[in-house]
Amino acid sequence: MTRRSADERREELIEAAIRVMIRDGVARTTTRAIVGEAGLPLGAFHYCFRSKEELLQSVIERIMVRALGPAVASVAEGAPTEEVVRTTLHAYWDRIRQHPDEHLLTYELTQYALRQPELAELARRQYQHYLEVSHSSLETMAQLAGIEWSVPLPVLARLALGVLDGLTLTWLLDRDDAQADAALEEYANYLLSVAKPRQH
Amino acid sequence: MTRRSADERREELIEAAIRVMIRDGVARTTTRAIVGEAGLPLGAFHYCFRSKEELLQSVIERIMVRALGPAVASVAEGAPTEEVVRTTLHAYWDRIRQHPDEHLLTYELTQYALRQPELAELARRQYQHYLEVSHSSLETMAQLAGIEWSVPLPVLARLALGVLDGLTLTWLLDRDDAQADAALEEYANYLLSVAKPRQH
DNA sequence: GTCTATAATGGGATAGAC
DNA sequence: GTCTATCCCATTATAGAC
Repeated sequence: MTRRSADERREELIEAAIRVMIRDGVARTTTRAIVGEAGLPLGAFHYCFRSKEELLQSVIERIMVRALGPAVASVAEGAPTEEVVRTTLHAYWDRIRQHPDEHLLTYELTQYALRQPELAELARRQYQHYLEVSHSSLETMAQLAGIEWSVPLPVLARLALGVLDGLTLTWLLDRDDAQADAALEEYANYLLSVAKPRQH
Repeated sequence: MTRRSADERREELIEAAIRVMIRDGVARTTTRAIVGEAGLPLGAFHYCFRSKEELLQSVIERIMVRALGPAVASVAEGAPTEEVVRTTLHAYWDRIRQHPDEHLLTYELTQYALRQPELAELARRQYQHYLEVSHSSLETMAQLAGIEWSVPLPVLARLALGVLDGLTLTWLLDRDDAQADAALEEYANYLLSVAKPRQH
């Protein structure tokens, strides 16, 4: 029996849509392509989703959450600041390197969402969320290394998000591993330069 | 006489297409919308351009070149490093703030170009060009301030492009001027920290 | 060269049999 | 609930009158 519940079908269609988007781009992700990828008849689409837009909303929510996940690496408390910073940055970068197409899709979906009045707010909230993750990631680093940042956290968090986002975008275009590593290393040096011993 | 040459019509259609893309997004920029914006009949399109794709190529080339322009501000040679750095960064940032929608379109078009096999290479070359501009901008700053950078220029250039690109993208989403300025200011501090007196 | 009318395609959505 | 067949629309592109 290959009978699936409506919820399972929704799930299948969301994942199929993501695969098609990664492979062919958002513009070419038609309802026909999605159901084809999922091995379902075209009619199945519209008793799982009211419209294509409703599916896209689900896709955007899922892919944007997935783009972050556990961003902080496991480092022992009390480790040297240098190790904490480098390990955290490399953990982020490994995720990018392992799923480049998925991250490219993240940018594409952000652009797409901004153009849909009903989805624009979702895109903005997502970047707000990214800022919060950046913020808490820096806090975790400070705690693990037993330091504090000499730059206000909101400013440092925004700069961090910008650096990582920008380096990611450039790397997605030229895939220059050596240069990306070198730039990330230099950013690590900067972070170390604004780490100060904690005040008691 | 409102007679125009074919070249002038091409020009009008390119500019009309850019206006529509800024207003409605790339996906909604149909040939009908473009000729409508230009005040031309639909038929005019296809004796100015072989296809929609050909127009898009022209649009991408133009908008990407326009996104840069004179990136370096006019600063007197021998000015203090701090002034050179801050003036240059503010010149860049003013451009963003004055034409936010155009810059958002730049990101959208980069994504679009990457999905078109014939345009993907154009997108990559453009980021290569951005890296070169970043490189030469840093060189100009060093010369004006009479310093040299203690970080290898290719690394510094990639980091600079990343920072500016990333901060731009975040600001385009949340339009938080104060936070963007603060982050840019902190990046200026970083640049000053890697500026060293020139060796003779 | 210029424009109108129309072709040809592919899309989202739905009707209705099972 | 499930799927087939179909509708209806918007799109790019072209044919052909002027």
